[in-house]
Amino acid sequence: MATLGDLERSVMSLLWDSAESLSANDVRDRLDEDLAVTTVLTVLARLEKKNMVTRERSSRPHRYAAAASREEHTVEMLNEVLGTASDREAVLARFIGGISDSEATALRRILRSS
Amino acid sequence: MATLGDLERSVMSLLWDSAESLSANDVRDRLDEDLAVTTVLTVLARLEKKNMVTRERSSRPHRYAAAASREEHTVEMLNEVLGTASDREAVLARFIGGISDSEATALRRILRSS
DNA sequence: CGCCATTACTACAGGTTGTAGAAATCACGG
DNA sequence: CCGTGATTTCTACAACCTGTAGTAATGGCG
Repeated sequence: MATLGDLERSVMSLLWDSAESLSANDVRDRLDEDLAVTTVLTVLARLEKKNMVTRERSSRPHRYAAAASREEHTVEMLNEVLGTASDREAVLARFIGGISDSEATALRRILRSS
Repeated sequence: MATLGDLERSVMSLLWDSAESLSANDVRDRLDEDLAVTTVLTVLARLEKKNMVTRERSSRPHRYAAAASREEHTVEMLNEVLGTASDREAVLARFIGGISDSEATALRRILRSS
């Protein structure tokens, strides 16, 4: 999976948090930093190439949206990190050992129903 | 956490799989690609700077070892990905939903005893 | 058809990674 | 104590990635 830069991550964050697709100008307006629209367009084009965002080319100001939800993306990342590790179970054990009580409780419930 | 390149990852893999610490020449000999020792030394120095490996400067061929086990490192990565996500539980739920039966069984056991 | 908004193309600086030569350093055998 | 081979450090560079944006092209509305 492609690794994102800071600005790319910020843009993804906006897209993830937005209910609707956004134009380049929308994105620029919502960013903290005051950037040129062309900068935002470049970043969006790169994210599109990385299959992180989809673009509506039909409407005139093209509209961009995250290809996957933030949650889906995070899960993909987790699976990528875990990958085909030979010791998946050992890793999971340690990982689970470090989560909070409430999360552990939630996991127990999930595992019970599956 | 620092992101690794392909060669860096290969070197880490060797160090993780090796019981003892390795010299630069050891590493070079175990790599598939036929590289100059200086290349390996450069990579090892970079990994050291990234706190991924430790170096014994006392012995003459310096000896290098992974700073953390592969398992520890993977767990760190998982935690980094999960990070401070606002929806940690939702992500965990989905993630857990995708693991194998045997892994789920192992997790149930782990969660019961914790 | 002309103009303004939008998009595409091009550019560049700074950082990272793979790669390695040249120079410095170290230690052993004579 | 010194040379010589092994080892390490320094320096370099190309290729790529990311942030940043200007300039050129394009599209559609009035």
